[in-house]
Amino acid sequence: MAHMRKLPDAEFEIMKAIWGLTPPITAGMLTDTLMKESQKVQKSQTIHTLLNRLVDRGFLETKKVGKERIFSPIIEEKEYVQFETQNFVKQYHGNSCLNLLSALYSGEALDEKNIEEIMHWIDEQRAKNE
Amino acid sequence: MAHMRKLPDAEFEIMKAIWGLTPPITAGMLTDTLMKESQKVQKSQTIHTLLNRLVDRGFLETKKVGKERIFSPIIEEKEYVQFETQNFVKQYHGNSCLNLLSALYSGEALDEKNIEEIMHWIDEQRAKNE
DNA sequence: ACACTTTTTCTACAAATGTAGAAAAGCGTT
DNA sequence: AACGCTTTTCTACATTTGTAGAAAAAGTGT
Repeated sequence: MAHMRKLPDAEFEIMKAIWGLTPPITAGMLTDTLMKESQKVQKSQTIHTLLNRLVDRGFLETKKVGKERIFSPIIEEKEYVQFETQNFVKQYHGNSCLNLLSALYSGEALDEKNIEEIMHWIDEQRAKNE
Repeated sequence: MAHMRKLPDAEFEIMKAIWGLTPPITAGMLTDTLMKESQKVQKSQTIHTLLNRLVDRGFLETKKVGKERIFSPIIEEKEYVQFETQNFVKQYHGNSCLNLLSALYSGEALDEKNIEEIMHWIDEQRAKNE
């Protein structure tokens, strides 16, 4: 992917739904999923428009099978979310992890469970660093 | 602030510059700062448009002093960045801090310095917790 | 072959965003 | 008062985004 660009929210919603489904994925499946998951009821034409834009943008591949279209992701969730996250932390926190964390939990303390999780993660990081 | 909305990137750039300057802040100062800091050379009219939009949006206050306008932030950096960060982590990481961290450093390990920072922060959190 | 249904494609349009030309207004000089 | 310079205001416009009507295309049952 030469130039990945931030997805507009509506397109990102579609991608999230796609990443959550198992192929082969049709527009119909997406319509159903989106109707349920996110209330924002959308007209099926809207979803098609978004899907087409995602194809143009290089996020999806599509091929026609009979009456229907099958979509599959070219960009994987992990890849995209990582891209956006790194972007975000650079833009909003000058790449400082500490900065990020304190904005996230400013004021309120984390509960023990969360702390455990993070500690565990840090141990793993440490391990890599041996 | 009833309904804070995400700022478009161009407006956020302006806000960042404003937050970094000491009042009283004029459009001229901003133009200079932006010319230097972020290369993206902008025409002064562009900056004015953005400033006006920020006033409309309730992020800035302005009053005229002689020929010039003085701007001052209504929303503070900390407040806004916190808002956006919490938003982001919800939208992209289902509110999971762990998820966030692993996207951020996926693959590469953190260096010791970073780990120290985080550990220290966690200790603080722990302290708050009882 | 025809009517009916589902799915897709084409077209449109308002709102938001990024950018800036042109015109006006406010001062300092002469 | 007239001129020039700086800063502001007004106006405009191309793109991008969100949303969807209307029309076309492709199956299905009869």
